Amino acid sequence: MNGKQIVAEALQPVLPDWEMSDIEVKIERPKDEKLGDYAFPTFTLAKTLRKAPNLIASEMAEKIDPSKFEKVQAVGPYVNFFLNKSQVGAEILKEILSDPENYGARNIGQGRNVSTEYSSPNIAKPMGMGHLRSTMIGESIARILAKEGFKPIRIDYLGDWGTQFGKMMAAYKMWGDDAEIEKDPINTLLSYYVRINKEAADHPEYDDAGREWFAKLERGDEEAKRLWTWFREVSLERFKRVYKMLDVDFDSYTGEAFSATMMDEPVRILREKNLLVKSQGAEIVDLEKYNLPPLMVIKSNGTSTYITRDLATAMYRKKTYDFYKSIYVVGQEQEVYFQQLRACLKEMGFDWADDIVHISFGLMSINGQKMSTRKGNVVDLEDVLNQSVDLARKQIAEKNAGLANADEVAKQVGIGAVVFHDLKNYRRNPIDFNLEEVVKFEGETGPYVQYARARGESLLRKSGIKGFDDVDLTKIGEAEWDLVSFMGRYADVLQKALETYDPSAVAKFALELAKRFNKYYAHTRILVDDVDEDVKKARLAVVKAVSEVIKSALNLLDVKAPDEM
RNA sequence: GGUUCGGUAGCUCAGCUGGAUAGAGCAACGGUCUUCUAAACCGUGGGUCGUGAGUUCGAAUCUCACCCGAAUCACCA
Repeated sequence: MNGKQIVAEALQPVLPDWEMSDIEVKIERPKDEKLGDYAFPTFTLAKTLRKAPNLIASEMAEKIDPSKFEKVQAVGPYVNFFLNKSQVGAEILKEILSDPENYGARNIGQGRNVSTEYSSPNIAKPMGMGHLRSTMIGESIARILAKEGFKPIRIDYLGDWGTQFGKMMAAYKMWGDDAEIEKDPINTLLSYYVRINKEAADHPEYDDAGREWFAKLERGDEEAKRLWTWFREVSLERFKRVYKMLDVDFDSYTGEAFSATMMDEPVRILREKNLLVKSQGAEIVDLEKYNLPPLMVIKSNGTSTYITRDLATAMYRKKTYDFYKSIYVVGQEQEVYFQQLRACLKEMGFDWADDIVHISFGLMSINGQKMSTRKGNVVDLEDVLNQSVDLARKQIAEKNAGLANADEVAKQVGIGAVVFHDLKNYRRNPIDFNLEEVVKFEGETGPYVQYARARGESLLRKSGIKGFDDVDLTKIGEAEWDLVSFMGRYADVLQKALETYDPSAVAKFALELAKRFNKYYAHTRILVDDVDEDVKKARLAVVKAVSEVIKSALNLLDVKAPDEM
């Protein structure tokens, strides 16, 4: 039973006409924790009882059975409840320490599959900082899903098909230099791509050449296929290097090209249901009744579009995974498109279209400018990660020179800083890239959270404590209660993060817990002689619990938790 | 122009299922390492919560209008 339920139960006899759930909804947390753990405002009763809220509150406070609480007190129009700290605190601590891995988990998913598509870079292009958003938001959501009992299927839907590769091939045929490509494949190919896009303004025939090369690829032309395979291989190898740094791994790397082999089925259904309409030489699905723009399925030159492939992909995933939800972590610029996709699937007769969830996020810009591969102003993700790791390494040399596995910890801290920065704010907020902000290790950052925990772990090591089974967990005081009661909110935080697909809720919780712990650490001594032995053990149990909960929260964000740093 | 999402301290943001004096980090200024890791802690200053109406006992939070910004509105994905 959580704190709110205890309070609601105590209020029930005083509010006989109220349902338990209605009481719970009204119970709130005082702004200032000194006012109590929970509060019940009496304004709503004023009208029916025809009495002043202050009076109602004081009368209620007297009638409530105080045995389950430390104190029940009326302050102005509120009835404030102080939970029995030692008893409730001991329960929370016991729950954490007995099974730290699963603390806060509610098994909401019951093993159901959730198809989770994220990251999805385009081959032959570098992974820029912009890709970090989809990658980390997706990975974190997958971890939150798994924590809550779902089975996420991680899919990296590679952008390995489409006119853009026709363009790349056309550029390669004009300016390609194999030796140069061997040296630095992605950047070289990218330079061709940037060039053809720039020059296409004066040479409209370049665009035609690109479309023609893609048409060749779709027809199975040998040379086109050979180039495509080559571009794809060198790209994926490079992507996996970055994924390894981020500790991200996928169940599937099949991309658009794979989906392109399954396009007949959706097209057949569209034709059968008479959904395709000729328009300006192309074939579209009219979505007027959904108040959406039409969806172009076949281009005027007869080639497919990404839409045809997405329809096939959605059907394939339903058939293969029988998903409960199918999630796409894709930027907000595709919001309308996902509405169209859902509407089109519905028109095709698939009721599971409603289970398709587009998790959109704000775009990353640089100096207020849109990041664009075509314009060539991308910040390389791997570069930023490496820079951050270097900075972390320097910090460690300065602050903790003797650290044994300094290199590994530098990676955990440096990359953790970048990842945490990406996840700490609500995903829909746009981000203007700022290197100094991203690699900051002070204040509301990943390293701040890691550091708080590392200090706790240091205490535990020095104490030499082995286990907590024989510790009297009721020996906690006011300062410990602040930490313990806060940790008691973890399950609610996770559930909210799950429901809103919002990793930032977890990041904010981790930050707040770290903040509270750092404060505690600065004000409460533990490993000193004048502390009672039982109290010392209880405090260490709190430290251990904090360490575990922080580790759990960081893990959901795909940020490592080093024991020393 | 239509749709969607935003506008809170100098900057970056939290708070938004209505509730007690609107919070944090950064930046500025000032303190705290002979004692468990100073990547930390403590303090000071800093606000017409975009504007105006409405609903309500009560609005940063809900509704409407307007202003400003971002994204998007068929042959890129």
